[in-house]
Amino acid sequence: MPPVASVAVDLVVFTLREGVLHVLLVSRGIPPFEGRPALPGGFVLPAEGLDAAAMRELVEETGLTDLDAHLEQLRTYGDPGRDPRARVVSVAYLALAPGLPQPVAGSDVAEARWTPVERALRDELAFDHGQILTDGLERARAKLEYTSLATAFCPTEFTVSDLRQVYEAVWGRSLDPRNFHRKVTGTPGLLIDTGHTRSDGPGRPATLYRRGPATALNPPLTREA
Amino acid sequence: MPPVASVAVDLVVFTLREGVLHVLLVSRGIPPFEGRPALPGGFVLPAEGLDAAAMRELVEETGLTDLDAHLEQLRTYGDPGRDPRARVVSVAYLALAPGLPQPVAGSDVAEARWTPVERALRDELAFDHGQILTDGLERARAKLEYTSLATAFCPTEFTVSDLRQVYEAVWGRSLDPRNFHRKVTGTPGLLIDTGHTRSDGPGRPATLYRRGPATALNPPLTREA
DNA sequence: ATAATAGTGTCTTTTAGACAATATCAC
DNA sequence: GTGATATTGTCTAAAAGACACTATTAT
Repeated sequence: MPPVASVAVDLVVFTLREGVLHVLLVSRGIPPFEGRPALPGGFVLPAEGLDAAAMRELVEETGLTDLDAHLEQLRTYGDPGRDPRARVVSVAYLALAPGLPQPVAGSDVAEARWTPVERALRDELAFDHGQILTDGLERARAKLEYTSLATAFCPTEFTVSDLRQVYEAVWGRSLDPRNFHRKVTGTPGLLIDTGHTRSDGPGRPATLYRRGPATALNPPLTREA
Repeated sequence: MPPVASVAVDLVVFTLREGVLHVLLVSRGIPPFEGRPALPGGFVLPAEGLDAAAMRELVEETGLTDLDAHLEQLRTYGDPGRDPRARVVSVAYLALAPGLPQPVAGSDVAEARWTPVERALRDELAFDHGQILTDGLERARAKLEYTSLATAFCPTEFTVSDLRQVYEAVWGRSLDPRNFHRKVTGTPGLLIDTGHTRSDGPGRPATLYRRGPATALNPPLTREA
């Protein structure tokens, strides 16, 4: 008989709030790690696929649907002893969502809250969730370089400036607005001009774009230079 | 009580044999999918970590140790019904190894064999192993672009030409030997000159290199252009 | 000598990055 | 107008890709 384990999904959900990268954390109500912040997650149901379980947890915790958010598998964590109660193998997912007005609107998990990533990294998270968060952040940072993933942080219509602020928040550095504009508008299929503009305070109104079909950035944007 | 599942590891082991990319396959001796080719793998033991289980399977199937081969987690597959017998969640690993003279030297799994990837992709593999192989191949192809991963296919000492043939086999296209040489020898920390040379047939002897500490290729090599 | 492979140098094109200049708004 | 943001254009440096040329071997 093959050995068995419980299988869980844990979610690293990132969003931007006022230009700062936030991650969704819950507070554990029961031991172990009672009262400590943790990533949202839960067990996979017997007849449920992994992606479906992650999507279900995302909806339960944030109210977002798969139409709004990007969701991808991150990595699986299964060290014996990562959960002191039993052998639990956790499949971690990375989710990116546009800024949400309420922390968690009308959910039964009332203690879910958006936390600045900077602070979450310093906190002692439950289980190995600190490692999972670190891995998720690195994945997000890396994929901004060569994919259109940054648009997942934006609502349906957004400006080039919005998109640039995503990069600046996730990478923690500033980018030249002029070169960035030239780069993203020059990538075929990345942005679709809606014809509308948006005016925020002073300054020339910005063109509003929608996500285009392109998923790859080639050549990539680079973070270190 | 949380639901339970069996947890397995499956391995996508790539190597180069006479300039052709091969993957390690075994033949299933029992139903389901009896007689069909499958990726090597097995169940994770109760007190064993996922990486440790993958390493153990790699040693059992190939005789390679972690000193010889590169091993990294690929992705986890857990659709209900992927194994008709029971709920099995499989954590797939990608392994890259230098060319091995014997298919599997002195293993108890005598039916393991190297198969050209081109053919393995056409064969009907057991379970969802066709998808796992496709994902592993794409991961390997992608990581050659921006990491030093190609050196994992090479023995301790190798020439620039050896390294270029890795790229050509994995990407399925030819690269300009002169530009490739300039690129890899110009990347600091990628290659360490051993001082020796190697002469294969006619032509100027090639300098032998060892892997250097650099793991990133920046800027990357590109496959499509 | 000839063929073959290794390695260097040169040229053109593309792109990044710095930054000047222009456009269009709020005030 | 003044200040702010958006967008376009210009210049320079770095790198890719094409490819001539030199170096060193087997035969």
